Amino acid sequence: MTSSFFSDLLNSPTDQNLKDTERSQNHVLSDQNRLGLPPKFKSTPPPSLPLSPTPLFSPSSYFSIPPGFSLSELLDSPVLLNSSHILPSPTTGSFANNQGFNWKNNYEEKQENVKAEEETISSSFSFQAQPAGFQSSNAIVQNGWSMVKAENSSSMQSFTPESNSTSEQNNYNKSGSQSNYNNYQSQPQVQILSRRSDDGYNWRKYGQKQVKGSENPRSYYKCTYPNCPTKKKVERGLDGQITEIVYKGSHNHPKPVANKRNTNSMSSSSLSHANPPPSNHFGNEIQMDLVATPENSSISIGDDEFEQTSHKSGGDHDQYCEDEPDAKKWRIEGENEGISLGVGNRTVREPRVVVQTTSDIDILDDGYRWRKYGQKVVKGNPNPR
DNA sequence: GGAATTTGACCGTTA
DNA sequence: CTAACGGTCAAATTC
Repeated sequence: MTSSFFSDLLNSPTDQNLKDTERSQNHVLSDQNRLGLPPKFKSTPPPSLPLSPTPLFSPSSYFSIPPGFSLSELLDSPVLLNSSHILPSPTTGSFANNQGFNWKNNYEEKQENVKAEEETISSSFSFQAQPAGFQSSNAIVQNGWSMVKAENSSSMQSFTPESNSTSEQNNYNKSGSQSNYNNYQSQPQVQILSRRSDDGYNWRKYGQKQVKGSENPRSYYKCTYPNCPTKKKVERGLDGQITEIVYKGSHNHPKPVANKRNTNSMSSSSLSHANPPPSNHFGNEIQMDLVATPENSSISIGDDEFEQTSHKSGGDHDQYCEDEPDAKKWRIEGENEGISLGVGNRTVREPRVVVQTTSDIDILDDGYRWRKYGQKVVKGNPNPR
């Protein structure tokens, strides 16, 4: 299901023009997602809503997925932990410590890897997921940008860079939460790679800027492949750790050859069960952006994982895309929002997934149908509500 | 010397 | 209408 729904996203028009790309859908952010709805609310999505013209596809299918990033993976992300197990605090957005992992410990371990990670943010995080949980993760799809915020997470740390399954296991084991670990294993895992060497693509930095609301400088990168419209924004903390990555557009080319590619984690094996091998990732101009804020986490947005999503009903998708306000909106939902308890704050950040759409009626991942009746910027929260 | 990065200016959007 | 903000450009600098 998830894969199909993402595939829809992939069908967006492939316009080489970035402007157009940026104009892609304007997604309405679902607060529930970020704040963490009551388990009950999310945990029991309707089996399938007949509401959508294309029942098989969730409206969310309108969301685009970042290059190389599989939506299904996203949905499966660990951040989407089963609410029954982990519930983010509605107020703080952070998870209770008693969750499955020992976040703090993981984080500390992670710190050791920070340096290396800086250049090879190959760290990978994998999350387990449940569709309904999508909202609670750090992944955000907005304005044609999809952002997966894997904020540092401590939550992500268990996934050490370069790491992989083994390290993940180790981390979990250390956390001492066996039960959680078991849960983790039982869930589909997703890894996301980010950054040049990590995601397998080559990037050229074309700008850096200090943005308001974040003490971290934001760097702008373009894919160096000729005519590839893909861009990404990276925010780094003072210590050099990446706090957030946002992808824009999709690669219209195959991933550069592997030698550079993140050999670690994202290996197909890890994703394999969650996502069938994609056949053709590029080619679809993907309107999605993915943001990841992993510290150690790796965000891999490789096309590989991502492609299969393309089968779908293009028409509807386009429809929504049209609404999209002009781009220049890498702006993702709040940088500081919720999850991140503070820059540099290594405390727990909850992964989250936020989806924004411009349509009046949205059917989000949770399977429910939502009608937007207003939008407002709330003081103290950079993100529109 | 070429490629990549840095950095201030410019421009479009938004409030 | 204007100022603020964020994204991009491109010259200068560094590697």
